[in-house]
Amino acid sequence: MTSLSISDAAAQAGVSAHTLRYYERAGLLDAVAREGSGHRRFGEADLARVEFVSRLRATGMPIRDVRRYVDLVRAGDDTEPERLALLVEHRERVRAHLAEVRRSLERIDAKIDLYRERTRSR
Amino acid sequence: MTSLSISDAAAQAGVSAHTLRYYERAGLLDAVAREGSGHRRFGEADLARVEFVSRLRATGMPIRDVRRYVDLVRAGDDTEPERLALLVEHRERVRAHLAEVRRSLERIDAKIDLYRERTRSR
DNA sequence: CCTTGACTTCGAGCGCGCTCGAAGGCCTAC
DNA sequence: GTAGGCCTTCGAGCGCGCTCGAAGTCAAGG
Repeated sequence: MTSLSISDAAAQAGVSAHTLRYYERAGLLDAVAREGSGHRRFGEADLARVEFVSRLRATGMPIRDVRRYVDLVRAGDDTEPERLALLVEHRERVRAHLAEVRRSLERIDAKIDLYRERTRSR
Repeated sequence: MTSLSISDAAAQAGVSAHTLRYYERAGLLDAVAREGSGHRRFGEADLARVEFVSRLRATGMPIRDVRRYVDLVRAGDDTEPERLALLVEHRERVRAHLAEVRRSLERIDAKIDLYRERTRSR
């Protein structure tokens, strides 16, 4: 069984140690185990959670919704349908957002093309 | 020559009138023409600017970078290469961000599949 | 004339998600 | 034994991008 210090866990997850402590305080992580010194040891389950929370955050899920999700996880197996619904809903929002960004990017592409043409003809 | 009130311009651009005033204050729009009453009239050039600024914002460009862009526009035609560079750079960042969101979404998809399977087998 | 409502300016306030700093504990190496 | 380094808690602070509210002006309709 492996476990990591907060700074190693942070490095692995690509977030800061400050952020990990914040996530724990905010209820996005279960209470992390401690050494005698009080230092956190991130076990595999903690790291998996941190990883998934990071994916939710990277796709723009607000902290409060992430908390709702992990509260469901803690509440036991029969909340799986609810978790599923929550994730599916989130996925739809993300897809819609991606589509909007792509559309906006097309307008920017067009402007880039315009500048390229004008630069070339001078 | 058409022109719109602030509320009509806001509706058309999909932002609030508050936001349009904020954008003008922040230097993202050129000073908008006024009626005798002091009310803004958004002309076609204003609307085109609002539209483009909205696309930059929708793709996550920070206000301060949008301002740098419009400052270049105001500075005249010979800043076009610089504007081009700015937009190209932004486009790369957006593409990288889109790629990361897609990767994160795949992890979420996997979790969704997992829940679906488990739901089915019960 | 009076109300209604859309507008004006200005500065303050807010929600989010960290981010930081102070003050202190503990371990290791020299 | 002391210096260095990594950790702890706690609460405050920050950067961003709006968002709002107060107080006032103006034009149109009844």
